[in-house]
Amino acid sequence: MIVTRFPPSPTGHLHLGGARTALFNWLYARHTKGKFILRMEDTDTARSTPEFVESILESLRWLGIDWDEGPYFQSRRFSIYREYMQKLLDSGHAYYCDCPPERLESIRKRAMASGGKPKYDGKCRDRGLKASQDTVVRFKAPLIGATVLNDAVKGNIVFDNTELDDFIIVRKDGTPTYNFVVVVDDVTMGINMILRGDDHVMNTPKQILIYKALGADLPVFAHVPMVLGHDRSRLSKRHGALSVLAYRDMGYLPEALINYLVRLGWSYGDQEIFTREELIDKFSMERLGKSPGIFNPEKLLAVNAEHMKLASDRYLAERLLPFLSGQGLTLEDGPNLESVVSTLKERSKTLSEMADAARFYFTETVAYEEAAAEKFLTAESARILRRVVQQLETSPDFGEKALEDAFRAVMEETGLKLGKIAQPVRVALTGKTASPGIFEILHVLGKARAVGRLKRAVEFIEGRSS
RNA sequence: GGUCCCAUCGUCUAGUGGCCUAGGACGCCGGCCUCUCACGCCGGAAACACGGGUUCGAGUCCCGUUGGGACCA
Repeated sequence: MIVTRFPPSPTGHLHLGGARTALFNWLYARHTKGKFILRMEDTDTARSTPEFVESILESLRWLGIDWDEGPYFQSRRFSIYREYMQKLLDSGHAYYCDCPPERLESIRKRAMASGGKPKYDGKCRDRGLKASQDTVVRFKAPLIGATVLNDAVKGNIVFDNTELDDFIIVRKDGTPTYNFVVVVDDVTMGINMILRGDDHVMNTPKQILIYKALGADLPVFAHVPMVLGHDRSRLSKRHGALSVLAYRDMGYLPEALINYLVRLGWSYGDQEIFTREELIDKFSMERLGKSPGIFNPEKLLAVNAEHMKLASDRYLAERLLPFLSGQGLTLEDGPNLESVVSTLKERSKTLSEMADAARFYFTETVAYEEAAAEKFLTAESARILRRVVQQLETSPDFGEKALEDAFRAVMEETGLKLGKIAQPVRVALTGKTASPGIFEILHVLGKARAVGRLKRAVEFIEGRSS
């Protein structure tokens, strides 16, 4: 069984790059009916906070990424790391070293001066030192040969072992270092598929060496290219790529964000829009790309608009609620929300845009935009509006068909085209010149509200001209 | 600076030696539809980084250059 993992460090919110990595791992686990494990890499106690842990969990939940195990916390696993450190020590794959910082510094300086790499010279390699206040634990790395990483997306990558040195796995204060901890976690958690950003490629040979020293099976490694900002540097806040939660708050749909993120670095022929189920069904390692992608907010917006159109009225209505109350609107006396949504989903790219466009439905005395009133709420249109009111009041029902009949009657009577009649009605109903179709609005509003608003517009015109 | 990775329209990408006169999507431009705004539809501009090979034939394979990115320092 495939076991994947996502190991964020709770030193910040979950950002888009991290979300994409989580997504790939989750998708692969779900696709193969495997397992997806969540692990908090919180060993940086200075910067890790419970708030960020919660924020990351919330982001994942919102995205619909569920995990089968965890979250595990590295900070609670120190005894395991000690145990594995001892294993390495016992098997001769690691040793204590008491070289003082000054010595290390002079080695580094000398190496830099001669144009070489700053590497530990292995002085304590065979001294058989015991643990003490001043000792670190170093990994005994091979001096010759090469370590090869058979990467599932990048192919074979060969690292010359002479590039490596006897790196520290446990610091003087007893805290284990990153590469060591990761391997111990992945081994003990049974992870056999490591899919992560390619900023980790350079760590991998060290990790492979530790796997081998531990006698553990190597997992499959897959390094996906990073997500870049518009200036082609690694994506960060200054690119306008905020946290996942920020996109939620801007009114994006989780399925849209997922769709966009997955397509950034993965493709399936010419298909652009995928449902969550399709993604699980179609996701595969072979179709991951190997060149970095640039985050494009405009395309995200377009993908979101597509998913808005795809979503059911009911679902959208539910998601829209917080945005409506954010606008301070009360829905109790207003028209049916799902009907409202159905008139708006084709013309809204985000939920917050939709909430904005929905305002007039829930505002009984709409404010007329100045230019709109100027142009369309004229003495002439007052006559038209009165005729429309008469027709509507006698209209047997308020279905869109009946409404069209009512308007046709007014058109025939006045000899005016629909455009002439529709615009004043639109302004009377919404206060604006741009809105859903008037038959739709009339229908959703219902007879009482609609007629009330039309009459009010007539009064408005009369009040102004007198 | 060292090591590693990457390279098709502005962006995401299809392309796995002949199907490529390089396809799709976003964005942009023009048009159609139309009660407004959108949606939708039709059309357009827009790319194989460069140079060498290999091959009957290269976007596709190899080498180099250039450019970009990552990691370490």
